[in-house]
Amino acid sequence: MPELADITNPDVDATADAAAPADGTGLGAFEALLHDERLTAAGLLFEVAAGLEAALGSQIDGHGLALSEFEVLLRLVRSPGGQLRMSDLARQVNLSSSGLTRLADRLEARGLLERRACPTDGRGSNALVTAEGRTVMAAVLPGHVALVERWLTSALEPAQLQALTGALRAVRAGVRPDAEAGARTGVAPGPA
Amino acid sequence: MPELADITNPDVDATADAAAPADGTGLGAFEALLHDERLTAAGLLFEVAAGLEAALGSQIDGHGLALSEFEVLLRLVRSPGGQLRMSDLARQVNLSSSGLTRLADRLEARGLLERRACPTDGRGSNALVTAEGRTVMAAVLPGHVALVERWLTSALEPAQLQALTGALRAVRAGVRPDAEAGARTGVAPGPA
DNA sequence: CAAAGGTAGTTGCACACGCAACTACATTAG
DNA sequence: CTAATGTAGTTGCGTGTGCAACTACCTTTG
Repeated sequence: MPELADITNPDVDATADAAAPADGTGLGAFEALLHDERLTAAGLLFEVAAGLEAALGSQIDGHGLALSEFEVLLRLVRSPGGQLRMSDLARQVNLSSSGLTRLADRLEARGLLERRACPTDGRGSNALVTAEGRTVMAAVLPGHVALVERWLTSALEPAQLQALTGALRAVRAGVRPDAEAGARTGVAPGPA
Repeated sequence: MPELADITNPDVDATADAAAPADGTGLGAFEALLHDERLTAAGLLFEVAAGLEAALGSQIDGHGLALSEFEVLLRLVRSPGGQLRMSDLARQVNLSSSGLTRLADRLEARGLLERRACPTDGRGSNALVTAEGRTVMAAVLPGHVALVERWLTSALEPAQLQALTGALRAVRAGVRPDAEAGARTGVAPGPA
């Protein structure tokens, strides 16, 4: 068994349990953990994310889109050329490959998305927003941003908002290192 | 049709779309929205929540629990008497009634939870953590808190963490007003 | 007290998603 | 060039969850 120092290894989550006596230390320590401020902070983050998601959700599916579908289209319209590799897209929206396959199927059936064979890699498809997809997004986005404004940004002083995004970026750097910098140009680094 | 001023009405999400020209204003405005900093802030929040969830998830289901099951048990062990009304519990963990019914079924089948008929209201059950449920949580929590420490709190300066929780609380006040104050005592306000 | 309406919780159904297995292509080793 | 290994994307299958309908109970109104 590794020593406690191994807790710093980010690869194996289970090593965190090395710090857990699981007994012996008694119930006092357990009771203390229940009201640990770190636990509270994490819970707060999840609560707010879920709450904001709910606050934004109804407007989006008022336009006939699920939240994950909206996120996919959003990533696409934000990408140069309006296209992205399926696998990149899947990572960006936190979906498995198969999940994105199905989702893309639905959007394609509705004419909001097309699949293009990737010219440089015979295996792959690029997902591409159609003109109709853009139209839908153009209809959804203004209201969406208005709701973000109402529930998120306008609830905070400018300095608070700045602090929030700064802190979130710092956390993301650890938890999602690939989302970091250059936001990956549209498709492959090949010729446009 | 209501005027733009109606956008301040929080009851009807669709009113946010009143601000959406959907055409006429042209594509420049649309393009601008795509890189709106408010949109980025919201996306950041969701990304971090999802990332942290993933970072914490594997340790939890290393103990045979799904994340939502963990959250339910956590709410219960934090409640006085270790019990909570089903409907309250459902709201707290952002689950529908039916979702919680099924989840409670699973936990009950594993002996981590019991249902008690509510003495003051013949319709209702209280969910109650069993001793075994507490044992499981005692085994999971230390490692869980260690991971929260590693990925969330230790990634931030103390002042940053303070600012983060402050901002999150401000947002939650709007988006989840019921979660606000007194955290609702265990069961009903009746005699213990 | 009786009737009407509201609330708590459970079940039928549909569906989105993850995992594992598979195909097709790419890449590297020999 | 051929073989072995790795990667992109799709499908079969199981499962967790929301919605709508239903039952049982509470609450309010006449």
